Amino acid sequence: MQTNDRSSIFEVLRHAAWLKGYPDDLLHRLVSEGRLVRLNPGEWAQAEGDDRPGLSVVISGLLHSYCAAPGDREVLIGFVGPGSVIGHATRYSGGPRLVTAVCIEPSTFLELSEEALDRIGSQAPHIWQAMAGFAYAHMRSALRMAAEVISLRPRERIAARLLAFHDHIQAADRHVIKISQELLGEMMGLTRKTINYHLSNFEGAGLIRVGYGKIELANIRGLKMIADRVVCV
Amino acid sequence: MQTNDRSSIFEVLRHAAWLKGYPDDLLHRLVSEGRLVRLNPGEWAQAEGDDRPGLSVVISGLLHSYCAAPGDREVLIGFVGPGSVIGHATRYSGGPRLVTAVCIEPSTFLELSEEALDRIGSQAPHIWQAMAGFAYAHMRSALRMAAEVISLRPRERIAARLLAFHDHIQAADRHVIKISQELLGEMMGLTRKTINYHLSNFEGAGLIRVGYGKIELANIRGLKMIADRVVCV
DNA sequence: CCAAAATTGTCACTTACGTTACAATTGAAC
DNA sequence: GTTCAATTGTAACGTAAGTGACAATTTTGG
Repeated sequence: MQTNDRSSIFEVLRHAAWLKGYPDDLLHRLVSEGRLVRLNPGEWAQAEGDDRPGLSVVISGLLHSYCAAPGDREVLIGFVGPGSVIGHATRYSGGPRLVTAVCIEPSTFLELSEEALDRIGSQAPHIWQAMAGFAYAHMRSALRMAAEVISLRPRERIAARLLAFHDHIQAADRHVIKISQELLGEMMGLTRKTINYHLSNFEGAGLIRVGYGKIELANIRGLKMIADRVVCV
Repeated sequence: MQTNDRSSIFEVLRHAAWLKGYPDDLLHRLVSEGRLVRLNPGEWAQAEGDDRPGLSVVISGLLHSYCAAPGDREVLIGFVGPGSVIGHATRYSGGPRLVTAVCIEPSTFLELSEEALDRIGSQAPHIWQAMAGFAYAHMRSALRMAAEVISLRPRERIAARLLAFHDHIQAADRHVIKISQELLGEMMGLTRKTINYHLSNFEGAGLIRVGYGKIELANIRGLKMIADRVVCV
């Protein structure tokens, strides 16, 4: 299973958006310098004061990522799946821990210590370029989220976030979003009641179908129109 | 004035947080590969479809940065001053323009085209590391903003944002924030009325002093307590 | 010094979201 | 199959923020 692991790790890196276009050489170095780690549901991939300050690439599984807000609050920011990067070289953090990630499913990670990154960087400086790339990608989604919450009212916000999930999902059935209304509310700073009200509203308009722990998008364009406030119902 | 310009550019880079700790050699390359550009108030540092896809380092002046939200809305995200980076290599953008920056004061920039960055990178690969660094910094502030807006109610949010400004300002009088209540509201998704109400409230409690187009922070710890919701008034 | 513009202070009214609580479904474990 | 936990559906009520409008104040420019 050892070799199988190696090649499957390589395949995950190969399809990761932030490594697209970089030479195989870089990916091989990542695989050989990295350390494979397994975590079970409930475990933290990045605890505060963790002594594993490098990067972790998710190989398999699913995590929830939380961001610290003033007053010891934790805000659910999003989901982290295979190919995504969590953690950050401490040299960049410049302050207290930024996000924490909690395993939802049994997951495996490729851990890259700061030393490993330095070793890779001395041979293949592309690595820094790739890291700047995923930092940009993370910044994009964070900015998008902030802009949505600031400028959109709850109704438009819900539609926009559903579409953001839809854009993000790479799975076969992109139109089904598996999330409870409770979690959805937590992610956008709304109560379940408000989420439920608007979702029922959308369902009545034939835009979505609400299931048990899932939401099926039925009319993407209609949702876009809601999010863009083209229709003022 | 040519040489004076060069040395003053160097000084700005020297004090930029994202270049701290990198060798002078890198800074000199940035100065020599960059092109100095001047813009007047009202001009856009990054227009849509702009054919200057590299990076720009603000040397002097002040800009407002806006982020695009669904429905052709633009959200005021923050202020950009000397040392900050705007723009981003298009190879990282991966989609439509992320932010636009508008000059508020007459400003000068050091423009670095993608080709210039590649040239610098081939000699001094540190540049990519530095770029990853400021991408992280931007990601930090974007995440902080998103987390604030999602989890904090307006009262706490205003306090938190005032403190964020305070943390960000490097100027001599850090306790005076120059911004109108109108703009403040635009930045946090609240109306001027709501801002005004809470600011008056804070002033009554002796936490701040409200002036014409400015806010003076009088009690940082008190504001922190509000933001952390330690006090439930 | 005066006029125009920008900013702040304040009003009554409306709306939409939050709170709290409980019932009705659905899914999963045993 | 049966039980239990998780999730969704729904209600009445209070409240905080939005809307629109106008007066008072400070700054700016001639």
